[in-house]
Amino acid sequence: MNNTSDDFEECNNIRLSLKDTLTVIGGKWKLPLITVLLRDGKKQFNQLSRILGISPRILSKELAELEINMLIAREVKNTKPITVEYSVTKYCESLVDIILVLNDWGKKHKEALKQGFTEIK
Amino acid sequence: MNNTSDDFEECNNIRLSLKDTLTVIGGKWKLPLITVLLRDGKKQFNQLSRILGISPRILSKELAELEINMLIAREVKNTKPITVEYSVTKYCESLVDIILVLNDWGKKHKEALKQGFTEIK
DNA sequence: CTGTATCCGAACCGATACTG
DNA sequence: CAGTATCGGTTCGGATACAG
Repeated sequence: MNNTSDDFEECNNIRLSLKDTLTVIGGKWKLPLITVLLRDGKKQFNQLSRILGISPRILSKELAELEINMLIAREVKNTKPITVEYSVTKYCESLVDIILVLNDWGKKHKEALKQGFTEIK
Repeated sequence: MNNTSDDFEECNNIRLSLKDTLTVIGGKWKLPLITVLLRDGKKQFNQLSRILGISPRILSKELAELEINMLIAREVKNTKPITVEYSVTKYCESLVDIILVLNDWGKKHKEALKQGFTEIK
């Protein structure tokens, strides 16, 4: 068997999967959008725009990408004028682990940095 | 108690921590660098450049940022000419969970997308 | 209200030559 | 070998006006 080659393959697969995940949830607004919708439920386009302070052009693009990845659902309501409600999908809950782990690491890292700096003194 | 305000605060904290984490491990090269060093151990500057196909300017910048965040260690060897060895720190192992979770989600998501598309048919 | 079109600046990343 | 300097291209995100 050629373990060297297998390892090379496996390593590339990991890199590819990591990259895939980051293109889905990375960038400036994807996770903020998801967390808001996870916590507060359905929101309209302009509500999201105001809550996050995100301009309509970007918001539209981000929502479209999240919808393609089945993470949020878009529902047009028969109001006057027409409104649209966005919400997380059931599938989106598969991201909760990721969000918790990233959030946790971020908080601990801030402490770790402080520790690191005081140790230097 | 003002739960609305507390929730608002808490939500902002989460967004901040998520952002912090992504600025540390996000971007095109941070995780690839870490995974290579995690798997294969110490590597020299030019080795990393060749393995990942990353240009020296970017590599230098990424390594510096990872070092600031205590994720990799830089060791200058007394060789002729001088060489430098990069390796992951003990602290870097705190990222293993994140890497596994992101990798896992990426793989499953690829399957989920296929499923989603066939269901539409 | 929900987006789209246009324009713009900033950030990110790459190639290459070069220095110590 | 390890990195820096310079330049240039591409992507990203923001402001604003406007259309449906």
